[in-house]
Amino acid sequence: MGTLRYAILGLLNRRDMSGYDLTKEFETTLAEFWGAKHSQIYPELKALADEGLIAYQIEISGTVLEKKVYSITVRGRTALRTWAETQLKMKSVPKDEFRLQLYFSDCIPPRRRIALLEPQLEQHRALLDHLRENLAGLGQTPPEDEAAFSDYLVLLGGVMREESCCAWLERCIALCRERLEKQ
Amino acid sequence: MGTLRYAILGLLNRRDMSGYDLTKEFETTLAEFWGAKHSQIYPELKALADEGLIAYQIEISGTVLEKKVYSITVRGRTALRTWAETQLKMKSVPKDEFRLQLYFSDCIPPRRRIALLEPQLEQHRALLDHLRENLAGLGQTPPEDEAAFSDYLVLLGGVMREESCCAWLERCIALCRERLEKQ
DNA sequence: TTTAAACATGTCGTAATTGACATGTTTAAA
DNA sequence: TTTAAACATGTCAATTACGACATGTTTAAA
Repeated sequence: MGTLRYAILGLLNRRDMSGYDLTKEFETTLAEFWGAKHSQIYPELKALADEGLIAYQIEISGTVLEKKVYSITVRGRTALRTWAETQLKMKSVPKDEFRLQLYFSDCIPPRRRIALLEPQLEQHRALLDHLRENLAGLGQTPPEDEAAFSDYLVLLGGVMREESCCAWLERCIALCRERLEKQ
Repeated sequence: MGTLRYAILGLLNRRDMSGYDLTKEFETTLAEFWGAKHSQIYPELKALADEGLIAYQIEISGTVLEKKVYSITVRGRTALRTWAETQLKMKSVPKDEFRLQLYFSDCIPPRRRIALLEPQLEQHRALLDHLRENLAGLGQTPPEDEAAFSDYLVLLGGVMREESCCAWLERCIALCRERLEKQ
């Protein structure tokens, strides 16, 4: 689908940024639902610039270090809006290696299943805490501002997803323990 | 990571299957958390056989149609168990194009945001119904059998995830409507 | 002043995955 | 008997993505 380009266009639609800045955004703000390494971002920026969807100016940091500051063009904005209004099919495969592992965990001793579940729960709890902090940072009511409101909705989704995931893992652990005690 | 091979080994550990059967499994049972097309499965089967982790026998359907029925070998079982006991890092990026779209939905009119949310909710509700049926099919209490118990845990996770997702989408729609009315 | 972390931009080989191409058989219904 | 759906196995080109390689500057702390 070429989703990466729209992620970049979306970010540049909010503010001008360098490839380095974009990389940071993918590592922090977007990390929750999209990811890209700089090795993927730089070539995509080049392609986008070649197609005229973005443009850049060179800025000098210090005395010599060149920094390319990208901005979205009018054509870029049109492309972004077109994508943003497209009905997306729910991706049927949100690949989840842990669920796959749990699915086949019948081939390991029951105790080890618990040993797999517990660190997963810890990881998801840590993520949940982090997302809750971010959400709290946005205020207690949905923001008025359009961009902040979008952020709020997505963050809310992250919190709810992780709450549900933690609840599931806790339930799994409880069920596994009951089962162990019964036998 | 080469996860596909373990998905195949896991399936063959339950029963002998042809490439075609495996493809069907990926489309049905595993569809919830993993996916693979036949164009990926057939080459992987060849590699797995070359490495001695699986073996196959040729069966004839009808008069001429050759069918390769694969079975897991002792070495395959060892490889599967090793993977099945490995602590997995939570994949930090469960890529979700819809959340990305919603995140950047500040560039479209508020009404269209609702128009994006509603079909998503429909799709997730349909999936939830489907998963609930599957879960009901497994009985009302966690199964005794090891394999069925694993299936149960994963299915439970699918139902909880989709419940949470639907609740989120409903909340988003409600918040968007409130916002529209206020302005 | 040195030195480590952050800033900054790129390329390259490889692996994973998809969709299209390619071909043919068997089964069950019309 | 025809015909459509399901059975059955493969290849190939293109895309997406990652980790490693490669290089150098700037900033702030020790």
